[in-house]
Amino acid sequence: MIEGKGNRESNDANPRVRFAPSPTGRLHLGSARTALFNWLFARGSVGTMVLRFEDTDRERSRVEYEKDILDSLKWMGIDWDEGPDVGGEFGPYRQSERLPLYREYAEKLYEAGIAYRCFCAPEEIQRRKEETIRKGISWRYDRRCLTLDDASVRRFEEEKRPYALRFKVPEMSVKVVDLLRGVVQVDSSEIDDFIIMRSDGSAGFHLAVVVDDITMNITHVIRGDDHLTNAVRHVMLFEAFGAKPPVFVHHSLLMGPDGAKLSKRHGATSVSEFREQGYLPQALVNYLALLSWSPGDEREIFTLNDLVREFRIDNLSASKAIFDFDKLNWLNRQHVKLLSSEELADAVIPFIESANLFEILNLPREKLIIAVESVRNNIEKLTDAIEPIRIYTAKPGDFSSKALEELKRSPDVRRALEICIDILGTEREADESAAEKIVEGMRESAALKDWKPKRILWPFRLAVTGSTVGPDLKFLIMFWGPAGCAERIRATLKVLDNLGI
RNA sequence: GGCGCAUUCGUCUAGUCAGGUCCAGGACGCCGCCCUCUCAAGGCGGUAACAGGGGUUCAAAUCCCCUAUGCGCCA
Repeated sequence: MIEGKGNRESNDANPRVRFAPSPTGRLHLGSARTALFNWLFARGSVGTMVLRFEDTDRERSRVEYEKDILDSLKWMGIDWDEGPDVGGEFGPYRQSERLPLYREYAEKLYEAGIAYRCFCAPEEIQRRKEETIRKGISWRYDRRCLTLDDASVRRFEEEKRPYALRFKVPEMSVKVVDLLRGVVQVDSSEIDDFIIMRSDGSAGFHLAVVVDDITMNITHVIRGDDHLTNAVRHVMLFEAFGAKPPVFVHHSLLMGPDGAKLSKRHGATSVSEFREQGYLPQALVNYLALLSWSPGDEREIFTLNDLVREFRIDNLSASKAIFDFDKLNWLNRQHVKLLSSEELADAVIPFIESANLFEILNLPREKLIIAVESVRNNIEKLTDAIEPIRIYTAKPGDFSSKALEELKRSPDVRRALEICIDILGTEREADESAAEKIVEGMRESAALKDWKPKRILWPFRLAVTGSTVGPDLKFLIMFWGPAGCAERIRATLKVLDNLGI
């Protein structure tokens, strides 16, 4: 055993957690869920959230992905106390900048005799591995270099043959303490001597992770279930460094509808894609939390603050979670309902912009808010607002062929429309209650003539909007104003004149 | 191939640790009805599950064992 820096200043009351993504792609939904669990756990107590980039794969790591990850987390409402952008006393927070540390720690193991040089060429290992597997035997490194004689070592050194450093796995029963799965025990004979420093001088994944978690004083490691068996290696390393292993939480993985790991072929997989498709961050976060977590009662709609208050990490379900777009859509709708008219308009505006709907964008703000509010019930994703809102760009007297058909077919259509004009009056503006009163007035006139309301209301909609579908009538009156609506109806009557109706 | 983890309606889950209150509750989806000027939204109702097999027990979704399947790691 080696004396390490494993003295944890923090404890369960002040946990230190980390989210450690690889910047090799946009923030994946599965990673976002891991980040959320870490964050909720930290914020639910007086904890510290650390962000660390595991960018040792220089080939595939990109700064633009780092930016996407940072932006996506912020968009979801997740923040961090230490990280590559904000710094902190345990930095640097990129693995690519921590190589000297890994070397130092690897060296300690080598000097203590619990790591050894392995001169086997990677291609040679690969060849032996394939051969072993072909025989149906499970592959484990054969420790050929553990027992090299001095002469061979000297020869290799003279040849300047590159070597990797392997961890000499001790004989022991390894216990991984996991909050969701209890104590997972594995006999170390199942584990082969893994590489801690590669022959190209870079650090092995397991070493880097453990050294970082030790030196960053991480108390709780919350990550995907795919690392559960890796945790066995990690625990051995922690102990080799004389450090106390953290508490582990290996949460279930996120799967696609077919049960395979959620990936591109299932559709959108990155947080930024969901953002572009018109999902609200509140809804996405709510949904991600609800996959695997439940408050124990029947509530389902949660804000971030609710979640911080109620979330318990040990309440997570241990079984896999299949991503269900339908439920996410429903939740998004629920969160759309919770927005004020102003908030909804602000959320939708970027999408109106990308649709180049300038006629809507250039509207006075109060009209724009009415327009957006009027299509609220048609919105599942924010992009859904675009089509219905186009109704407000219709020119008076323009009709869809279907609307014109309906108009022709309506009994006493001229009479009905004249009644509408009468009731609308000459006011230029109407607030909600005034608009409702006007619609009520139309109903009453219908009743007076012993007509069904439809005989007046339907022609009114058709005449004003030129369409058979659209928002509640009161919004039309609020948007164009009573006089404006009357004007549009007159335009319709002219069209009917020309058609001889 | 070895090892590990998991398994309640199609999906997410409650219930499992402390066995009876569960012929299993909620939600999404789907279906139907109601409301309704349209599309929606909303209201009401319906559909549907303890992976299989053995135990233990007066009693098991809950405890034990085996099998199967899925997923993961070694890769």
